[in-house]
Amino acid sequence: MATLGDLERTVMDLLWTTPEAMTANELRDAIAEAPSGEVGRELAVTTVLTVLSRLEKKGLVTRERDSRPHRYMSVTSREDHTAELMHEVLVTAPDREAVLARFIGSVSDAEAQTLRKLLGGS
Amino acid sequence: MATLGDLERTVMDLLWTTPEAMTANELRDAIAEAPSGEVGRELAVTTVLTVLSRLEKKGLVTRERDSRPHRYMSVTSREDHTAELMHEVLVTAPDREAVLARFIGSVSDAEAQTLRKLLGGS
DNA sequence: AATGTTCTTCTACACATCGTAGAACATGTG
DNA sequence: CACATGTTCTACGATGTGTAGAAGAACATT
Repeated sequence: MATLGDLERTVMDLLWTTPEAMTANELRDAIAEAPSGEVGRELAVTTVLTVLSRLEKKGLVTRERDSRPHRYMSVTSREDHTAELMHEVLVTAPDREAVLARFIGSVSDAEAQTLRKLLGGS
Repeated sequence: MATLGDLERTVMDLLWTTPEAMTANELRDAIAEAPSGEVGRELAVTTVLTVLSRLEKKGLVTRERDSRPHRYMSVTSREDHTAELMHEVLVTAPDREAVLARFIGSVSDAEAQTLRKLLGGS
């Protein structure tokens, strides 16, 4: 199960919210001005590169290797990734119906409404 | 996020599938004859106790401290725990609606059916 | 081609978690 | 009290993560 550390998470968040692929330097700068992590963290570029390599090994990130400063991008959208994780969690339990029942109970009314709409037809 | 190791998982599985609270020795024996873990693992009782302590610290397990061989039991059902995990994952994404859309795309027809039933009314 | 600049990979270390268990301590029984 | 049985403390190796310097590769400029 691909569980992310804090910094890995931060990097993924940036890659997910930024439309274009980013270089390690751009990422370092973005982390420095991070509105998310309260404290502006001044990381070395190599740190960011190490994290990116690890994320690449986990299959969450790819890079354009030809363009000189390599440009990194996420392989899947945050939504796809999150949904996939949810599914991975779901299938760890033998009685999925029961799990879903509890799960439904935990979502907000708005979300329940969304689900109804999505499941609508058939 | 409470992510479990392999042995921790095995122990939780046993606690979840056994109706009564169990002692460390009972757990050790159950693990030895584990039909799940293919290989019969002969663990020391202290190993099991350590794992139980850690699970207790994580809030997944309690024990009756008065009865002499302490009896351990899970705090929540596997279904509750799994549903809670799913919810924790869900809320990591800003656009939950989009996540849910992907998610229901990934569940089986039977599960979708269940969800419809559960959401039915209102 | 030689040199400097920029980027990437290798190597490394500290810290946390987990599997594993012995040593030491506690408790109840004969 | 001595013994058996159970629990806590301490510990060590393996792996994952945050962190970054050192070394190597590639490009631009003279």
